[in-house]
Amino acid sequence: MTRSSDDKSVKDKILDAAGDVFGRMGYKAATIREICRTAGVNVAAINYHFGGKQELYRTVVTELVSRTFSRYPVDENVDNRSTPEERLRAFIHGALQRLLSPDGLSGYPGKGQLIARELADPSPFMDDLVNEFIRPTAAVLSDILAALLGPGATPQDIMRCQLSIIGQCFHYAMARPIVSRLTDVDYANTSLVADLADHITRFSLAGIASIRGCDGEDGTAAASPKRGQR
Amino acid sequence: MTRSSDDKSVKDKILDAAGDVFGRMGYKAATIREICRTAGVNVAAINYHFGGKQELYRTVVTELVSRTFSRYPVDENVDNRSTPEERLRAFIHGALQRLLSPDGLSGYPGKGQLIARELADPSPFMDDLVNEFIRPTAAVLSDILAALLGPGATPQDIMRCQLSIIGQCFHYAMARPIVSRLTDVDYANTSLVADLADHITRFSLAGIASIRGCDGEDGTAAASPKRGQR
DNA sequence: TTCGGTATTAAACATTTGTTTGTATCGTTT
DNA sequence: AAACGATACAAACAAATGTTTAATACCGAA
Repeated sequence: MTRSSDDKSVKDKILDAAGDVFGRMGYKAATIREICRTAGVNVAAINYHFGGKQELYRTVVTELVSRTFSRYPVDENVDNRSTPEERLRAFIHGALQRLLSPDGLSGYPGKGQLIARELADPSPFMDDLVNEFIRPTAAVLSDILAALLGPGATPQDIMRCQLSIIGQCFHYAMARPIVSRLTDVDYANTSLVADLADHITRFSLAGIASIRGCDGEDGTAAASPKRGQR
Repeated sequence: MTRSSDDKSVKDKILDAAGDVFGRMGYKAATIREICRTAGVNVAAINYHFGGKQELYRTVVTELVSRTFSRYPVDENVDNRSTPEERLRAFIHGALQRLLSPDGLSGYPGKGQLIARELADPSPFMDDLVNEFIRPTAAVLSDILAALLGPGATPQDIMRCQLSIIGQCFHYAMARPIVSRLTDVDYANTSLVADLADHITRFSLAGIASIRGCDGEDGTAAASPKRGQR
């Protein structure tokens, strides 16, 4: 809205501007003067309200992740009677929403890069966020995959399928600048998330079935977890 | 052949140290004083030999990418009579070698992060590297996928499968710090690349077959596990 | 040796950066 | 109205950073 500089508290104005500037420039290259100029506040305001640049950055990232996960919870649209296939689709859809939605981790222009940078080069406090948000999320996917892969699957099979799926989802968010140069993915398309969720789900379900079938498919019906041709 | 820092030219010592420091800290946070201290040379040496911090960085990244692609060429182990399946496997194996091998983009500790950072937040000169190295590589994969998906595939199908495959490969390199916290992937394992190439190839071939087997229009249909693999 | 260009160095320079300081302003309470 | 605490601001500060400078060391060629 146009009167954003009047009806918001200084703290919120700083947080908005910081999300934008940190996202576009990265932690080190972003200067508090640029943030304050964007927010229309005095340079001293950051130290007054947040205690310093570092704390401001931590607040921005933490709030962004926290808000995104509360807006798109991991267990949304999933109940216990859902099939593993349905649960996988819901998981992938949720992950893409968190990563790509304008009110998710890719909110402002550049905010997607903020998270991409954190994944490639985590700040010290990322350990907390990993434990609070990412680890439980990974556990959910792990459960779904255990169901899909069946009892013969090794932990390594589960882990690799996990990374195959997460990798597909993250790729759109993390390598966005490069992807944009190579293909004509329209990140602004509102149905992108749903379309991608469909594609990744279909692609991955077949991939999972292939991994599952790779142990005992070649002749012997016994589901002994013997290593396939690795 | 002493390993001492005397038998290398100052220029090479700077390049080595810069790859290390840039990789660990990122462009902005890395200081030329730190690089020069690591290399054991004077601070003015960088400006004398390279013209400035920016040019040094460009040289480091360009040489790293260039050397990696010449060590692991995209068309290695591929001849025209190979099946698309074999060519896909060779492509994936090559991509993983470039991304994960110690003499590839993940050479020094932190050099993987250097490339990960460039993908998330490219420097201006990345356009040149994209055109010279990444675009041709993507074209090769695109050809393979066109063959695997058959004549009925839309460009969008090809693009999405492309991103699904590249995403799996990149994920190990880009999100390495986070992956390491979540799972026990042993990045030092020498057979990691071959094992991963097997997994991703199997996973993706099934995924491609599934996309091929489904009707042309993707639509917004929910996860109907089109079992048409084959 | 002397010469001439290259390479290396210590010191200095001009900015930029995060942070601090002292003061002014506003709203509420006494 | 006076007092007070919270907030906002301009200015100043100290540390750092990339770059430049001027002097010196090196080394093969005449």
